[in-house]
Amino acid sequence: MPELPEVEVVRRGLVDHVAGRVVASAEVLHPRSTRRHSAGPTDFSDRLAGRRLAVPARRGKYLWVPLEDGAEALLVHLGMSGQLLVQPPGAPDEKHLRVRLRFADDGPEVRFVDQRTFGGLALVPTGADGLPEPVAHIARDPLDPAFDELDTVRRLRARRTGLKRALLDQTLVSGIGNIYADEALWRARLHYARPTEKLTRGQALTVLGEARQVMAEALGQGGTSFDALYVNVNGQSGYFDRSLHAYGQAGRPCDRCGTPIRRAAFMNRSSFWCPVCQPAPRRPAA
DNA sequence: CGGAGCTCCTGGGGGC
DNA sequence: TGCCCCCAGGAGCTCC
Repeated sequence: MPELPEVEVVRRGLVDHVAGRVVASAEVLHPRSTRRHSAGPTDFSDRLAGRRLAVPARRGKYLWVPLEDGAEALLVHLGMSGQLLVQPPGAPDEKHLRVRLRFADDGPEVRFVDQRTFGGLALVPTGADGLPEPVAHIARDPLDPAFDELDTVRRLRARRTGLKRALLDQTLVSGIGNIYADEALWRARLHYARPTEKLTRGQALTVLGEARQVMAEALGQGGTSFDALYVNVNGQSGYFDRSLHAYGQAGRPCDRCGTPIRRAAFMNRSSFWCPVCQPAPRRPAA
């Protein structure tokens, strides 16, 4: 599940393979993968052909490649299972290859591979701030130098909902998904259903700081694992697995107190927490 | 309008 | 061995 660290690994890996190159053709093999491109897959391909790409950027889990001429960007969201691969022309098609970009220099292709098709590509206008329009409502992420910690604390405490639900809301703070939410909550010793309006400023600051810290650590480890021709987006396990204290650890002893980690259904997914270190609130929020 | 629930999708894995 | 069902979850959408 690609969250901020995995998307940033992809962005960094992509820089040398896209910046300055001219797209020869964009082949859409599955229409669902361009469903966010409202004018349709043909329009997507037509308008991308011949355009020169610039340096990829990111906010939260959104990644985009600005086009060098005009205020547009190739927007990418990896969803659950999306990958961007750099492959030599002629390499066999991947089973779940959805979009292929060929380049005018006849060099390596960039391929969008996505088993579950929750992710996708679109060619979209960018605003005066350089943000693609569909990203305008996404909050800054904790690794953004301009991330406003105190303002996020204020807005978090103004919510009337459960803490984890708020952490997963990309309009409040972006980049955090199910895995890093559970890890940040474990580190902060806070239960996922803590009502946001009852958090102290210190608790809010702590959980946001832990989210930033755990994602920075994961990024540090992820950055070592891809090679030049393979931009790895295999978010669902891999290198950071060994460092997880809560996510996916149901039944295993808590690394702090030894109490078995518990799992509960939450928001159509799972939450993992230590029932001793992260006691449930008397009045849980949703 | 904020908050909560629904829905899209495919393959791996467990149970029988 | 095969079939059925559950599970993984990001985020736009709809409804209250």
